[in-house]
Amino acid sequence: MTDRRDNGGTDDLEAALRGAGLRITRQRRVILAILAGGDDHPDALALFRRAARQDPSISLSTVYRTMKVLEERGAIQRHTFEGGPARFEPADGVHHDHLIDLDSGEVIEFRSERIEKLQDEIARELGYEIVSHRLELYGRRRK
Amino acid sequence: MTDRRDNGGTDDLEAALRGAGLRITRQRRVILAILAGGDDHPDALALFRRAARQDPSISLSTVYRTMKVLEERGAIQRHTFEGGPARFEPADGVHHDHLIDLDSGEVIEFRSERIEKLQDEIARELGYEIVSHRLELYGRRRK
DNA sequence: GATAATAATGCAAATCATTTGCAAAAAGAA
DNA sequence: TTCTTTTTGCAAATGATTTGCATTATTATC
Repeated sequence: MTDRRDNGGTDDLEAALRGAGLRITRQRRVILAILAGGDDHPDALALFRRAARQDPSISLSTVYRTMKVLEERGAIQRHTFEGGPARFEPADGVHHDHLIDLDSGEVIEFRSERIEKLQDEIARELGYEIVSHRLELYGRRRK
Repeated sequence: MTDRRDNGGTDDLEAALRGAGLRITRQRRVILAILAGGDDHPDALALFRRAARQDPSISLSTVYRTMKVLEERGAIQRHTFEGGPARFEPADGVHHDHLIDLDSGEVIEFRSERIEKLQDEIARELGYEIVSHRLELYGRRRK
C-alpha cells in the first residue's frame, strides 16, 4: 500500500479513473495529488517540475499525456490564456470564468449567472446552440 | 502608380501607416487589400495563399511580420480561437465578441452592451481594472 | 530622376509548446 | 507468478510562429 498522508481526496477520483479502464501509475498518482493539492492553474512545465520533486523519473511527455487523458475523462479543464502555454485545473464541476492578473499571471475565478444567461440569449438569436464558451478578463489590480 | 481598381478603402490606412513611419511595400499593399476585401477571419496561411495569388514572391514570414506590425499599430486584431492558429481581422474600431461555428469554423461577430457592463462590474468587485477581455461562444447551428 | 540611408523581404534555421514512435517497464487480471 | 495491455521515457517529429542575415526595395533628399 502507498503512504497514507492526505492526498486531498484523490482516492475516489482514482477509483473512477480505474473504473474507466485507466491504470493508476505512480506518476499519475503524483500528478493527481498535485492537481488536487494546489489552488492555482499550473501549466505543463510547472506541473512537471512539481512532480519531479516527488518522482524524479517522471517525464514531461507523461505530464502532457496525462493531461490529455484527464481532460478526456473530464477530470480536469485545460485553459489557454492569451499568449502563454495551456494551464490546467481540476474540474470541480461548477463552471466559472477567469480573470487573469496581467502583472502576476494569477488567475481569479468568478461566475456570473447573468452573463451566462445573456450568452444563451445571444446564441439563440443568432440561430446557434452553445456547446462551450470562454470568457476571460485580463486586467490589473486597481490601486 | 499601381492599378486603380477598388482597394476597399485602404488608401487612408496606407497613409496612416506611412505617417507612422512604415514603408508601404508591394507585399504590404497586397495584404492590406486582402484584409480589407474579405469579411472572414483568415489565419496566416490562408492570408499567405491569397496573397501569393497576387504576388507569388511573397513569403509566409512576411505575412507574419506584417500581422505583427499591423497589430502593434492597431490596424488589425489577432484572435486565437480554441485549438487553431491565430486568425486576423481588420480593426473596425467597434469592439465585438465572437461566436465560432464548430462545424464550419465560420466566425460570427456580435456585441452586447449588457455583457460588457457586467464584466466591468465583476472586475471592479474583484478589485481589478479590465485591460482587455475575450468572450467566445462555440456552438452549432440549431436545426 | 539619381542617390543614400534605412526598413523590409525571402530564405533557412531556430524556437516553443506539444505530440508521437518505439522499445522497455509496469499495472491489472487470471 | 504469468500474461496481456497500458503506460512510460526518450528522442525525434510536428505545427505555428519567430528570427538572423545577406539582399532588395522604399523613401527622403538632392
